[in-house]
Amino acid sequence: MRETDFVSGFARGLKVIEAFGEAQPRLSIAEASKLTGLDRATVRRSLLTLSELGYADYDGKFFTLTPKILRLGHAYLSATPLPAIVQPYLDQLSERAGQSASASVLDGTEVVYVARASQRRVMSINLMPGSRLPAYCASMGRVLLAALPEAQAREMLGRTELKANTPRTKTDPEELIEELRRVREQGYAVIDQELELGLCSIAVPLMNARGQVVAALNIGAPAAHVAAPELAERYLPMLKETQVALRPLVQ
Amino acid sequence: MRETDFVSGFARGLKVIEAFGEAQPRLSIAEASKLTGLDRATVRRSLLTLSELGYADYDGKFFTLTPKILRLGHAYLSATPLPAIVQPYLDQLSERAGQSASASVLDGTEVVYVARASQRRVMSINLMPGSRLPAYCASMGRVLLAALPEAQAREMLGRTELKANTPRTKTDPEELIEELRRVREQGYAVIDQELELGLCSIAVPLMNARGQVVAALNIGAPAAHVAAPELAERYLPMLKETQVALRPLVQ
DNA sequence: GACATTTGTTCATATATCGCACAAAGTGGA
DNA sequence: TCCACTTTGTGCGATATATGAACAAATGTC
Repeated sequence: MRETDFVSGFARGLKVIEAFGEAQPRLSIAEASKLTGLDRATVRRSLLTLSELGYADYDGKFFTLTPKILRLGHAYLSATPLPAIVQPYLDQLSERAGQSASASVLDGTEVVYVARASQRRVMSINLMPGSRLPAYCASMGRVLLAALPEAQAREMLGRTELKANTPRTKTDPEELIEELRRVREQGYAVIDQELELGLCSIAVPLMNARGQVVAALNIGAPAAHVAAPELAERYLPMLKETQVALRPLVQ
Repeated sequence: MRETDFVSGFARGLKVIEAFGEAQPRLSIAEASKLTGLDRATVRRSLLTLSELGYADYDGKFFTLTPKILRLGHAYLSATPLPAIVQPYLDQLSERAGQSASASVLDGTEVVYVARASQRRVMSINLMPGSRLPAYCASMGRVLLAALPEAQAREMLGRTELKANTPRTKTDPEELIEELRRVREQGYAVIDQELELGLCSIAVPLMNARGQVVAALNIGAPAAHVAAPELAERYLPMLKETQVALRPLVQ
């Protein structure tokens, strides 16, 4: 791509949108400038543009995003066939298992939920399409990382802050690489309370007809209800069935 | 705002993202140009920028959005306190009612779901945060339109394509305005299979301490399970309770 | 296979944006 | 109240981008 085929004003604006987040629901011009590393004048123009277009509100001091911004993500969710294709299968899985079932894809070092059928909320965090979890300690993340060439998986882990969310979280890169090998071999990943105490899950890769891994499917359950070692026994057969059924339907 | 405080390259890029959608999951440069009304050269630059930043994939002919684009909507969902505040109340509502409960806000002529606790899927469409429905034929839409000054509500209806999704859909603007008056007076809205046959719902406005309507709450149920006239009797008390409990917590 | 049409790319140039420097307006503490 | 500090607004030259036309490539049609 040539230098002149890049619209830096657009790129800067997207960076400004991403500056908003849990810790930053309202941003002043100076704050947004600090977070993005962009010039104040530039950030100001981007924010005023967002405000003018109705993507943000401005009270003269702080900017906040409006729900109109959801149109951007909605463009993806409704444009991508994957969520619509897997949804009925997730509903069925969730129904049969009596637990939540989800599908996700990898975006950098994070897992992004693209579809979900929830039975009841068992996690303190509320997952929905667009939600993100660190890949290294999520069952779908393990499956998706295992599908990458090892060098690339290693590079992803290198870019991740491997923090121990619970006493059971695996944070040693070598141990994780070893775990990814095991996941690749056995074709599924089990997480035992590595993300949150009391929560276990099992995931399988979702492959297309050419054998490429395009997403991951999982079932999550409260540890009190199903102990981690039982997960495979109870849910792996139905996950495998779904995996096979979806194989000719994706991509 | 001055002319030069508007970054048109950014605005054009956002328009390009929104061009993607259910009917347009993959766009060529020419198609995107037609949909947006922008020059082919401009659209090409925007798309190449998205691709360069990882928000889109390019196979040399078609562009598709990547899940990275969900970061933009996620910036809103995690930045806005409303979804996090109402979620536990929706969970509780859903549990008590044995039905799905949702919260939404108005964006133009559409209702945008910002949080949801689903019991089981009763609609053919799958609703999730970011999902949109036309306001005129949804219970939360009625409640939110009723909260606007009548002139503004009339203007919204004027901008909406009032189509009859089912034989029961109200499509006459005057009849709708009349219905909005009734909703305003009684403090809730009931929809009887106007959006989809077999689906009923009841909604109440969610107000902040100053009495401003900031969102709507609803409970949806299969018509086979709960007839529309019973909705108010069965669910209005718990919706009102939730409305009162949330009032001091929002905004 | 030749023609017409659509699509993608390049280019020159008119136009708009960027980032800097400075001015103005708030903020908070002594 | 004043001063120091932070934040926001603005004018301007340098730089980057949009435009529309021209060309090239691909596609569809007869």
